[in-house]
Amino acid sequence: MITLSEENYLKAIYHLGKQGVAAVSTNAIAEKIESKASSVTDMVKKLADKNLANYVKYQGVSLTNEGRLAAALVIRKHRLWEVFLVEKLNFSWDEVHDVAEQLEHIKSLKLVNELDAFLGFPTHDPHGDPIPDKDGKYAPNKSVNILDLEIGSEGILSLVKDSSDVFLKYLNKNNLALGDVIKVLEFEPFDDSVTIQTKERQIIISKEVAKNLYLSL
Amino acid sequence: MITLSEENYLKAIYHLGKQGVAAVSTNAIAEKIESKASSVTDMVKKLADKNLANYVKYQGVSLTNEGRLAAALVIRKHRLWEVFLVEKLNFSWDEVHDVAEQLEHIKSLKLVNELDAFLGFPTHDPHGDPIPDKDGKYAPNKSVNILDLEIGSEGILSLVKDSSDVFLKYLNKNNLALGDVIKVLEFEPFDDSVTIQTKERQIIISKEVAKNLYLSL
DNA sequence: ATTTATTTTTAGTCTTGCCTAAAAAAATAT
DNA sequence: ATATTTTTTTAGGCAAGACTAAAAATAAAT
Repeated sequence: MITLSEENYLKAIYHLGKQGVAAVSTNAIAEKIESKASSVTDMVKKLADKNLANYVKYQGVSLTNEGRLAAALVIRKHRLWEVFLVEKLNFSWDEVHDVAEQLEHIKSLKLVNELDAFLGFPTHDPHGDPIPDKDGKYAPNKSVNILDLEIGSEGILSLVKDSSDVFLKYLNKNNLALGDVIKVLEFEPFDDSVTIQTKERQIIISKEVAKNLYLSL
Repeated sequence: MITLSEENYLKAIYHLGKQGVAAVSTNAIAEKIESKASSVTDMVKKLADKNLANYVKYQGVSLTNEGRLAAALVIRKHRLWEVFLVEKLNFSWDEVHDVAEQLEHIKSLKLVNELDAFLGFPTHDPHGDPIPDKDGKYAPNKSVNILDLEIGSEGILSLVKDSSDVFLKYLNKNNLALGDVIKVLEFEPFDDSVTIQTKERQIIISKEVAKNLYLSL
């Protein structure tokens, strides 16, 4: 049995490991999970004992296949519940995170899979993140970050990487939503801000904002 | 903040207190919750500190208004989730208990109330138990136990008190479901078994079974 | 009204998951 | 190549929630 706390560690390692890093540092995990490195060391040993992680002292952590699957299942549940909350229960995309964070730990394979079917097998959550299937697999994401585009490129806003309510409320305020057509008009070298054309007007977004917006071309 | 464990104690005390008893014994709670009396004593002190329970050493426990409301909210969530699982996710009534037991602890007022609306404000769960409203209130139950009826009385099966999967599977096997018309044909004095007429045939049910079946007349 | 039996509480431990402070290892700088 | 800084681990503790065994209070029985 994987505990709630263990699931949170698996998720953190999974997300950090995503960036093509071989092994994740205990410090990085501690920061992500808002705890202390010493706590991480303890937990990582438990994960290794349970064959969920590979751990060599002073050399970081990686997930085993079993650990990766467990992490993907938690993420699958999180994202399916987010879809449920938005599509069926009138939550807005900036309200779902905390509740999904609780719901992702409910243990019942039947529940996940029936929920998946009930929602019509969605492929992405309300922020554009892909939903892993039963085997933890999902189609590779082909959207590209605004900062990596050329001036004049146009695409559909299909992924926002930051799901915090502050960021999403900023997008709401500026009338930016998933599915919107966006064109890159100008890059400002001074502060790396970007001028974009949205459906109704031009706006200047900061580098910090741009970093979190991805378009499908 | 009420912890998961505290919620389980509140629920147990609420259910035991229902039988018109003034104060519930620590032993009774321990049995219900499958723990030990000493653990109950500890927890009950915490509940009293938090103003959720009244506790006098050696004299049992009762809920405060605040505790009663908290308990009713947990039960409300439990029963709403059961309805969701059966009506929307193809669970049968003998599969919902364990999952609802987890879902009842999810904290989000918006979630409960939106779920309630999404389900069309159901008044009873799949076993016939009433669903408390936001204020913890529900209509008094008027169904009566089979053992308290006269020979010849007829009614609709509207509540099964035991929600364990073994009992519900017994009912499935004998083709007994909520809403069925049932007539009491005979009481056997030797073992208190009851002969009843169901929609398709006569069956003899034991006292233990009869104790859990309630009819609306 | 005592004795006996039962119930309840207290005292002391254990596990999980977290923490701080100190020690050890690794990485970086001189 | 050695000294310094940073990262990581170890050691020791704390809180929550549970347990066992022993003590205290209450209830039942003679």
